Amino acid sequence: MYRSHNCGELRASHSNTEVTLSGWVQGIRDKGFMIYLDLRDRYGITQLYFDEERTSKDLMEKASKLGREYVIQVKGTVVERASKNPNIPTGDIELLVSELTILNTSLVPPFTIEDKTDGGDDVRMKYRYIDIRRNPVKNSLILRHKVAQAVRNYLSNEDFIEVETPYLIKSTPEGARDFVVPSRMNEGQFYALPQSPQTFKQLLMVGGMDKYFQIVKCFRDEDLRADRQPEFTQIDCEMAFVEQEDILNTFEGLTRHLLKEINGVEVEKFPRILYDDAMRLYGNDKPDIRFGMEFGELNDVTQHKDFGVFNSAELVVGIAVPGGNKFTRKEIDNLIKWVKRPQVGALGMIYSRCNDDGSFKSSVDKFYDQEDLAKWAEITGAKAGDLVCVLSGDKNKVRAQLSALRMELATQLGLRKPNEFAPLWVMDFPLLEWDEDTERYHAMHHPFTSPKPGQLELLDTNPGEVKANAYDLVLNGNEIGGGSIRIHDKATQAIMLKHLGFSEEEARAQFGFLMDAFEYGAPPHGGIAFGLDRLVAILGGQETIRDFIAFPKNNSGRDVMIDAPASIDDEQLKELSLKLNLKQ
RNA sequence: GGUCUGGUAGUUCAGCUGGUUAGAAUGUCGCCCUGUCACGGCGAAGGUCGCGGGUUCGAGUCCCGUCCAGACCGCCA
Repeated sequence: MYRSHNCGELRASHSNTEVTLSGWVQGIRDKGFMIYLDLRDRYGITQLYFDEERTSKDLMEKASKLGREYVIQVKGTVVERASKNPNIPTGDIELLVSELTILNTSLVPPFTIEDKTDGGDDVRMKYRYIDIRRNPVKNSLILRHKVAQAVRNYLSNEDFIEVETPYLIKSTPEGARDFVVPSRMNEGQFYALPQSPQTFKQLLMVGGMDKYFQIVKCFRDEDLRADRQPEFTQIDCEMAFVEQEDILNTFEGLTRHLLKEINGVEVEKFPRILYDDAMRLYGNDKPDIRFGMEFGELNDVTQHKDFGVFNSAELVVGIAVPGGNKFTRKEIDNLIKWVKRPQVGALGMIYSRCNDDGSFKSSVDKFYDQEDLAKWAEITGAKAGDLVCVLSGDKNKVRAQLSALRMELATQLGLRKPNEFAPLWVMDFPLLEWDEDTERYHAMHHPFTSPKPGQLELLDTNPGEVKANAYDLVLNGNEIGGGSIRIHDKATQAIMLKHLGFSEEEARAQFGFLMDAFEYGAPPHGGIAFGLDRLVAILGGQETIRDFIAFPKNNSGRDVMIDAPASIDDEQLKELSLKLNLKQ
């Protein structure tokens, strides 16, 4: 028996009992006559105590030679401390050690195992197994477990069945790049790893599985971000015999349950906003609504004067920055510099200060009088003490730019509070999106999304205007879930694929199995998928998902711990009938 | 594919307009310390300044290239 108790559970009530503990040496305070040692495991820290009066000379010697992160087992007596530590749960007691076994030694770790470690991301990733011993990472993984557990409980109680779907599937042309796996037994052919179990869950609906969910790995070979990994986990869900409203209600229920269970937060009915309105008011299809700062469109009150920049713009749009009038000239210049960065791409920024006495001072006073500026303030909702920031240009671009500025300002002003939760449904996404590169439309959500009733005809005349039965769940400015009502009849699916540029043969080759299934009694169905990594991170008050994944990849998709990806040897290539054709 | 920021001791960082022997904190090691818990005190060791080239009497510092890391844009149905 390695332990009778863990390192987080002993209390004063255990005094004078003999116990055995095992764990890692967190730190040693060697005072010469006595030695204090913090023993750590997943559950906490217990102080071990050795002193010259009661501890044998050999044992003192042995204890003083221990190093950080040694794995040890100790036997001893629980005693109440002479000086207690109110900061830790086990602070009332310590263990007077009588036996010490070194289970394993350790090199000096490259960074400290503390909540605020001195280690940078690089080292921490390389020694992830050490990093996991730290509270923030450990607790993030525990939080993830709790969320997954709560999801399984909630959905199981709602009669959902968790079904596994295959990882070795077929590559499809739509969507993200696939990770591809060569098949040894089928020379020259490849599996692809699923970007999501989309078609399989639809086939489960045809199979009568009615309510399905799965917590499942998905794979996309695209460039990474702080909130994007090449392999990530979805809570994938699908229901048959449902309309959009049924799905929204079911998964609003799930999300509300999680917020309550995990964060103790009660949320009102989730607001809903149309995609077009989200773009107009926030310039963004995943608006953070924890703070106001809604867009005010200013064309009508800016294009009547001689200011050419505004007059030639498709859209002039501004936001009110709360308390922004306190910004110095230099701070505003920095904002202007910020929006001109290539990543944002604005050509400039016009501003108007809203003074406390009700007057305005703008960077374009030459062109606009107080009356004009008062209208800007009114339309953007600016009050005395605020700052109105105005961008202009091409509608889509300027919205994206102002949205970036809005988020940056909110971050700077501390308006994005991690313990505040503002969920939001964004509805009625466009069905199709124009792709500049390939010069054709592609599905904004995916090719199986159904158009709004009665809009099928619009596909021929004005495809960009067709709206879909598609919805996203947004939490604090992050898309945490998205789904749609699917097409469930062969004819409509064929029309969709035709508009996406598939010939009949291509459609047959790629999606024949689905079209076939639709001919054998496919029920109306729809669903949603949540990004578990992102969801957990946000519930944990973070926007970087890496700490919520036990073994994440870095920015370039590398696992720096195991050093993957890596070359394989010629023998393996030969077996797979593969030949490399490397650049340069 | 692009933009920006960074790479100096085990670790986190400082190092100005180029100028003696590249510093601090922390960690490590040694000695001391009878109630510590971020223990304390004294001392010591620890550096190809990412790599390659260039400018210069002289480069951690300036220039060019390159590699690596992070954030973002493109991309991510």
